[in-house]
Amino acid sequence: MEPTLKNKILEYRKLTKLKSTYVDTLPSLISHRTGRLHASFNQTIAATGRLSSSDPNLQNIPIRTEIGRKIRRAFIPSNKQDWIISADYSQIELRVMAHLSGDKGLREAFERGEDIHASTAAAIFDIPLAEVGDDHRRKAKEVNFGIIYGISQYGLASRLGISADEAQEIIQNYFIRFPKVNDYMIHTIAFVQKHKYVTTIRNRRRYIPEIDSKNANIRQNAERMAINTTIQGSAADLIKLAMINIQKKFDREDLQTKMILQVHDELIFEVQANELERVRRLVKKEMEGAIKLNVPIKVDIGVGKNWLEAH
DNA sequence: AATTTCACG
DNA sequence: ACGTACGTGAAATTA
Repeated sequence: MEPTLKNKILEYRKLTKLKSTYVDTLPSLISHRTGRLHASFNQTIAATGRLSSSDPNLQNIPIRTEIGRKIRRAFIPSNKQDWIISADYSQIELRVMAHLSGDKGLREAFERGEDIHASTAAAIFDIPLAEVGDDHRRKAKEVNFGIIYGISQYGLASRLGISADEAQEIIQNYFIRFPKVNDYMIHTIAFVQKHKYVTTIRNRRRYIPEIDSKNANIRQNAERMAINTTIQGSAADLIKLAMINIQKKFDREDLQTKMILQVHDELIFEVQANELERVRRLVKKEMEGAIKLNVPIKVDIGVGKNWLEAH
């Protein structure tokens, strides 16, 4: 098919975004002193307790398109004998939801090591796991995002391009199959209505006064913020503890490895060849064991000569 | 200075 | 009557 004008405009914007934000800008920000990029990692900006990165933002380096991946490939170690290690938590926010809610079905899916979007599809569409197709899985993935974000029938409907009634039915099916997730959401909303704040797994608080708004939109938005904050904020607690413990070990064991980036559920390291295997094991252990949950935590580790390859 | 758009988790 | 998913930051555009 001939691309439409609209598609051409979107394509143009995609390319100029990558050029202006990354290709034209990042090289000029390389320090004359160190020959490297240095960002700020802000600890008191994100309301959920996540870090944020600025000047430049190194938490939004492209990866989703082929041309974007060429930019990520440019991130390499200072010394070309060295390696990049990337360690990322697998489905951490859904695991946190499984932990906080205690839902049996969700916990068992993780204990069996299942593809969580596929097993969600099997549950909500009431079909055997073996019969889950790409379209079922894609829809279930959107539902799982919705769970983390504090789902609404309208949000899910617009994502899936279906009616609000159809979305409502999918959500109802989800809650029938994962009832304690429903209980958890109801409990969290009751808590925020009473206290005007919610807490994370390590007791960080976010105050949400909008829960008392007489505007229904603002109020429902506050409910979603409350649910999402317990999940996103608890995952932030987990990776921050892991970062502290990992650096302590590096110091104690006199390792030269440098922790260079954090991207919410991922840590990036610059590692000498002779430390590679040791660091791999150490990082995996500290990340998976930072906080004991009642579901397994899985960390995937990759090694490469640049950030893209390390995935 | 505020808004829009789009990059990431 | 409204217009929807959570959390960010940077560049371009609008006003």
